[in-house]
Amino acid sequence: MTDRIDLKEKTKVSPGERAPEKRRRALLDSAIEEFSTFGLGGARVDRIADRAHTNKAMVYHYFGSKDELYLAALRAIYADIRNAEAALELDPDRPAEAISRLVEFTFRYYIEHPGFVRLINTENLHGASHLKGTQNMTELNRTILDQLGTILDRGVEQGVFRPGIDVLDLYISISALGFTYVSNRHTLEVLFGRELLAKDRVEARLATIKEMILRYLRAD
Amino acid sequence: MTDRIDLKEKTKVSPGERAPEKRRRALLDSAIEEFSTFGLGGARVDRIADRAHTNKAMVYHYFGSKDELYLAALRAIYADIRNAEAALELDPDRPAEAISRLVEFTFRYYIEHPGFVRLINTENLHGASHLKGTQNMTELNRTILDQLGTILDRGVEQGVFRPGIDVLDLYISISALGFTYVSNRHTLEVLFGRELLAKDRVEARLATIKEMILRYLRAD
Amino acid sequence: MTDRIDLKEKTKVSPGERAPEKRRRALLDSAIEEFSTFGLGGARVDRIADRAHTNKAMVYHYFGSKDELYLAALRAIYADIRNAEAALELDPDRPAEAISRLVEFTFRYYIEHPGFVRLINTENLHGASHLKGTQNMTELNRTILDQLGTILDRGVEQGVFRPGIDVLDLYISISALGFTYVSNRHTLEVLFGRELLAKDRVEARLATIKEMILRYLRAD
Amino acid sequence: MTDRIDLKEKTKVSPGERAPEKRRRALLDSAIEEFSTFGLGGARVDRIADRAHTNKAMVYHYFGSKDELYLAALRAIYADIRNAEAALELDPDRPAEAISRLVEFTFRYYIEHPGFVRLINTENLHGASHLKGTQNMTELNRTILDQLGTILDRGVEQGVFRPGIDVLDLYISISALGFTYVSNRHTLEVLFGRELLAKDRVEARLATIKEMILRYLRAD
DNA sequence: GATGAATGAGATTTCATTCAT
DNA sequence: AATGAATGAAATCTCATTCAT
Repeated sequence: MTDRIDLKEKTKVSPGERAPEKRRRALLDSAIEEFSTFGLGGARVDRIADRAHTNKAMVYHYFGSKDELYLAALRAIYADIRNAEAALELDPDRPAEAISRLVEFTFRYYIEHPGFVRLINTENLHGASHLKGTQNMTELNRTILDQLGTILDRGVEQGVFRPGIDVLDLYISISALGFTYVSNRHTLEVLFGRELLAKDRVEARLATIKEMILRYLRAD
Repeated sequence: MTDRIDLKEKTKVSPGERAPEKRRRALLDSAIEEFSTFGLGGARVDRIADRAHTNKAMVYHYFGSKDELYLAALRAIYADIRNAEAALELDPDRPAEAISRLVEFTFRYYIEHPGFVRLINTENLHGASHLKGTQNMTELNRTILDQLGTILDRGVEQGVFRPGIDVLDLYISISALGFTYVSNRHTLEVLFGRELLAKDRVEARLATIKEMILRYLRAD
Repeated sequence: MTDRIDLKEKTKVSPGERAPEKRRRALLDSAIEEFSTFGLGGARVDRIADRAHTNKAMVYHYFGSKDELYLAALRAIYADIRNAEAALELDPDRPAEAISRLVEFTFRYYIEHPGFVRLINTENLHGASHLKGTQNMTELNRTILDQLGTILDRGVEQGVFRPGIDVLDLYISISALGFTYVSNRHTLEVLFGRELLAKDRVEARLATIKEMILRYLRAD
Repeated sequence: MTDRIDLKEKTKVSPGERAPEKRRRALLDSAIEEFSTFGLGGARVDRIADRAHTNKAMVYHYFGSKDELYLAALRAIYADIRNAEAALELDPDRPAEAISRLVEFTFRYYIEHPGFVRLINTENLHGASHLKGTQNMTELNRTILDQLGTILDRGVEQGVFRPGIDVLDLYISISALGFTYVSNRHTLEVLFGRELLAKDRVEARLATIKEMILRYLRAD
């Protein structure tokens, strides 16, 4: 009945099994995959249920509606990356290394979480209208900018970075150089005939990004 | 019946008017707008027809199916940007200036053609599956890489650029720094509370991109 | 909405009632009626659903598509006649009587099951393309030929039938003499101005068929 | 756009060519083929036009509507068989031979005009409702019954046929034994796994029909 | 909590018919 | 007479959601 296009799944739970929290997370993972692949309008509640080895009614039981499930998925990916960032302990006293580590973390996160990348694209297609209604977003994201600002300041103090760099603008650049590489990789591969996620290609790209960001910051 | 969400339109053609070529283009423009806003699955054939001041049956008359219309829209945006690039006459004998102009063209094109940006995102959500079946894509896109390669070589000869830069990698960087800025601007605005497309912000971002690319290329 | 042309129905099931098996059969009966009246292309899924006191979506829920429903209807009428034939216990030791009973059963079955007759005509319009894909058809229909063959052999042994009769050819004759009478009765009635299904006419026709078949078989 | 399922055609006329009568006949032949294959509801005006190498508007130009075209096709096949029958000159003074020739003519006509057979089936699916509105049908068909009646009478007079045979009933039998063979051949072939229209099979069938009819008539 | 049946609204697509050229 | 564009109505099919068990 429903085409089973993709069967990736993370949280494993058998049909019939009673495991509310696991089932909820399985549905959420399935939803991230589905929404990030087909967009909000193209996503099918049936496929989300199938991929989580359950049925549609469960989606409504746990999440109320397709839209609420979408919002839950969106919140989940931001929560996930925040948790990952929290584990990063960047040392502002070694600014170049800190930048380098942040760049690497960011790039690898995108590579390893294609659902994150695609769901953000999906939300942007909709003008971020769902995210706009969500509380706490600005505050939660200050942290990373604050960290980055501290690193920049210390770098300027140490004479290794030039002054006058806009923190948000820098963060966008760090993100952009990896994000587009992952996000647009399929069209880029067709247009230019090169596979982009081969292991050595990824490492080369990472080197490029690091060099580009650090050269941009470096005091001459 | 159909919610008329957006009524932007380019090619004007009245209902009932016999103007096959104009009507075809009007449908195409409308389709680009629709698919780039709602994605493939979320797009509504009814809205596409309405926006082109005609009816659904014409979509099928000209394009056969929703999917084929989507593919036609995709081809159209690539044809459009290729035409625009062809008008750029970059002088390889002034390599830094040529790079600067290419960077500027690219960034401004994304800003002025949000449908282009969103449609590419949409296609990437689908793993570029539609584009994969399309002929000529690799050849058509060689041009820009060839141009860029010539510029790089000349820059190295003149001693202004360092050697060893990968052309495609550089092109991806040039694209990425502007693409993500436009593509992700809605979520970025929510997350960081800054409007990104205000006029002065755009100019500042352009300056950043130019500087970042040129510092990356510059021979030390 | 839908014109309710005909409301004959066999299996009764109310809207909303949870009765999967009954509903499935109600849809099947309705489909037999509809397809046999309008042909495959002329049949309307809406009318099929209405006649079964449910809605279109159920057709797709149970059968997947209009075509698959058509095939299910086709299988059903063959299953039905096979079941009816199984109840006939023809005694090969009284060959003339056995033939007579088979002729009578066959003719009356056509008269009482006009949907069977029309659906077979419909399928023949399409070159039996749907039936061709169906398994088991040849085996399932061997039974009747085997029975008939045994009767013929016994008749020859007893000296009442002449030898050399082709079993399938005979079966086709038995079928044809009644089938066309029922199947073509409407045009025949217009062309020749006689009502064919009046009670006494049916009995007279049955007598003709019996006589024709038995005279054909009789040893001189 | 329209699937070109079958391209059989009889009257050849190129697109653009101005040949009203030929074009009319080409459309009629195409219509017979189409209606007899798909039924009235399943027939497509587009396909009818395609098969006649012209476009839909011509159908409306010549025939006014799909329904009128159907009726024209129906009239045409009856006119065609009437013309063919007129050429048969049956000699009532040699009654057995006359019957034999009528049987043979009838059977071969069905074999050679499958569109005739199928269109009659189609019209019967609709309860002959179109034919009912048509004038002259009863009179036109008296001829064949009159001829047959004369032959029977002469046969009885000569002592070769038994008396008391109903003329219409006999005609129906003659028709039925061939009609069903042709009409139902596709399902019969699937059900019983024998090809029915192979040349020798046709001759064998013809022999059966002749024998069955003549034995039925023969005075003992 | 869990399941599959049931539903109505609305989606894509088809098609007979008309119209402008 | 001939053509292809244009149209509206209606067809098939899908899908988010609810309900009975």
